Amino acid sequence: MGRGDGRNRLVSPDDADDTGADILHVDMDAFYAAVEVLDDPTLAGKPIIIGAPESRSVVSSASYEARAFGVRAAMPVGQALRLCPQAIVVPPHFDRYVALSREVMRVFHDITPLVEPLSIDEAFLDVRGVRRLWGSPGTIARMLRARVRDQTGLTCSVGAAATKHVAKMASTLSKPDGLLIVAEADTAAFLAPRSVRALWGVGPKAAEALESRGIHTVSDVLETPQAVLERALGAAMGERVWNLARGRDAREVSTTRVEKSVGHEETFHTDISDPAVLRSELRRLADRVAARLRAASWEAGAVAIKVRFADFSTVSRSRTLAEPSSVGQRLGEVALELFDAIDRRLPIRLVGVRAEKLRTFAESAPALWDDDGEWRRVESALDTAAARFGRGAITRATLISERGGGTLPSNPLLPSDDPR
DNA sequence: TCTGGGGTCCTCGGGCCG
DNA sequence: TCTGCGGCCCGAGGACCC
Repeated sequence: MGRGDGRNRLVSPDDADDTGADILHVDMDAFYAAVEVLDDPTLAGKPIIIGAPESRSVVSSASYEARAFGVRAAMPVGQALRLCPQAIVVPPHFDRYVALSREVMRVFHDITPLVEPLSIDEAFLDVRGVRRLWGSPGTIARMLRARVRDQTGLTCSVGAAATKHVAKMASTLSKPDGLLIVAEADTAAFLAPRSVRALWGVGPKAAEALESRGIHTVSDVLETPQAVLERALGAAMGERVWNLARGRDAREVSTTRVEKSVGHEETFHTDISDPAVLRSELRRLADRVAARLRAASWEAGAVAIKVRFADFSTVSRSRTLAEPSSVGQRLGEVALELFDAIDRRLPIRLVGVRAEKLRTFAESAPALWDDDGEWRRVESALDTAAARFGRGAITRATLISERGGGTLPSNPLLPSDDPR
């Protein structure tokens, strides 16, 4: 979601040069707030803040009317209300946002199959292959904006450029409800005056590190040797910034994304010291994570926990599992072992559980018979299923159900569909 | 003013191994 | 036998994004 408040908006004229600007970045305008206005038109034109009614909640999204008062996403709701006392606080309705997001993504897919969703409200589109069908990138972008508006009632902003990075910068500058096209040949001139903070991946810390060396704009970056950037930001980040400032960004629009972790965390209304309460919370979170793993036919290769203390200091601990698992009890056991090993001198405000090193059962299955370790995994699944259903009742179906779905390889050592 | 919840990626230090 | 070194993996922490 865009960060700006909509002032100093930059948009392209209808006859703008769009040569080589084949990558579109589409970003919905104040998405959550816009959906709320769609569902309750009496909110139109008013400063609204989307945030949970809890005491420790932060702003998820704000209408442009609220942003004009300095309200920003991630700001505590209390602080937002001090800046804008007349703001209307609306609790989030995530199901609605997901439903509208699907509609919007469908519009994108009607235009090109090369859609890379970045989050619930934004996506990259590669329109190189559909120019003969729809026209130039500028024409496509205007059509897309009109279709989104007609089919959902929502507005979006679009950046068109030769690379993902520049397209994203352009959409941000065009917000709200704008279109900014940066022809490939104009990339350097477009980038030069921008603040380093506008570069993707440069947040407050990196910006400070650069600015303390007198590097404030992209054009300053161009005059800085790569080695200096790498000293200031680290090797990977330094190289990336050096390239982005030159308009170099080789990343393609990718339609396949592989999840690497799933987790849940919870901030308590008031800080908690009682170990029994904390342990039961960790177990509950582990169960939720495990349920998601099973729904997706994944297994966790590692479990990580996060603990945030009353003073906001945060520690994390993780452990690689001897055998991948999607069983809540197993994930919970590991989470509690990790938790017990943490020195807890302060009350705790947040705990979280995350499953990492995800793999699908189908992915690990072909390796099942390669060595003894993989064989034990099947034995362990059989034992778990036997404990639950009784040894005589185990079939492939019960085993699959115990593993939370997926498929089982064809192998004589696994049970048949007849009870074993 | 008092900091959510979902993630990804990077760095750094330590241990292990050849 | 001891030591140094590079490569690799793991775990912890932090920055960043939406």
